[in-house]
Amino acid sequence: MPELPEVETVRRGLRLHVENKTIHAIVVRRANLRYPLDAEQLQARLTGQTVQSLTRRAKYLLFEFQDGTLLIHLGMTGILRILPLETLPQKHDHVDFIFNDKVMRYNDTRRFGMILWAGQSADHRLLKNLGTEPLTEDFNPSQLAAKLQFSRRPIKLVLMDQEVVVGVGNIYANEALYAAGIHPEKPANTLISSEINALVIAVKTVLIKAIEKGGTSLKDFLSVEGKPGYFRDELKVYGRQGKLCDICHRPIQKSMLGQRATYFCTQCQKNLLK
DNA sequence: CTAAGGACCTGTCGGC
DNA sequence: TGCCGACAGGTCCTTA
Repeated sequence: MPELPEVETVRRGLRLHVENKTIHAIVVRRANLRYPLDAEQLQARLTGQTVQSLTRRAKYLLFEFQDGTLLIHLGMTGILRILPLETLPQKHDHVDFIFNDKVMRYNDTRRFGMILWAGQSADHRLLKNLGTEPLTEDFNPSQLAAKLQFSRRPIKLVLMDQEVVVGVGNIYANEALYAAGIHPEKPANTLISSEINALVIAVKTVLIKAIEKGGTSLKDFLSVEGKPGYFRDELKVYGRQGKLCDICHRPIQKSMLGQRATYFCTQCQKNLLK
């Protein structure tokens, strides 16, 4: 599910409900997420502790406490919602963080998500190798060019590599490459400077627009309030094989690249120089 | 070192 | 209607 726009949507929705609020209890109904949860450790660490801030790094949510940081990654199907205390748990509701008058409930059908205590370390092993945040000044043509020049991998795979630039997953990689007019299979080190410029702008633009729409809901994703994201209506290529390109009116193609569905327009993204 | 593929898990959909 | 394989927003780990 969640790429940067969805995680950011969740963060914005949660902030008012959790910042400066104290955790009274934690209930773990199912511990085997991506990494097994240590319920007793979580309870010991967090009961009575106050969330000082909720930030985001890449696709991780960082709940900052006095003694350290709780990381939550939503994997493919993770959902965090704020609910009245008396709400009965439903299928795949694995963990409750109980606040004074609300519960923050973690639901995850496929259990690829992570909930883990990261201690003090900003250089936790899962965070320390992450690449550039795309919505900062640090993500710019010269730094991207430096990362592309030694890789012959298809540009789409490099764009989805969280050690290069973070937050871009399969939906937004497809959309950004379409917006930039670059073929997904073009080797990274063959992009010319005008293409790199266009790609940087496309990534930023697509992500910002998606955040404005509350992310993209294909099937599972819901905001904290339980609402879907409406960027789905804005998708130009993702999931649109056979439909006509907005620009040239030729059919959108679908292929597999690195085991992931890849959508593109052969006319508008034809600069495939191998 | 880089790159490719499998693994993790559940649900849904299309084809036969 | 039922069964079976393919596929789904991610990322870690193993293998080449």
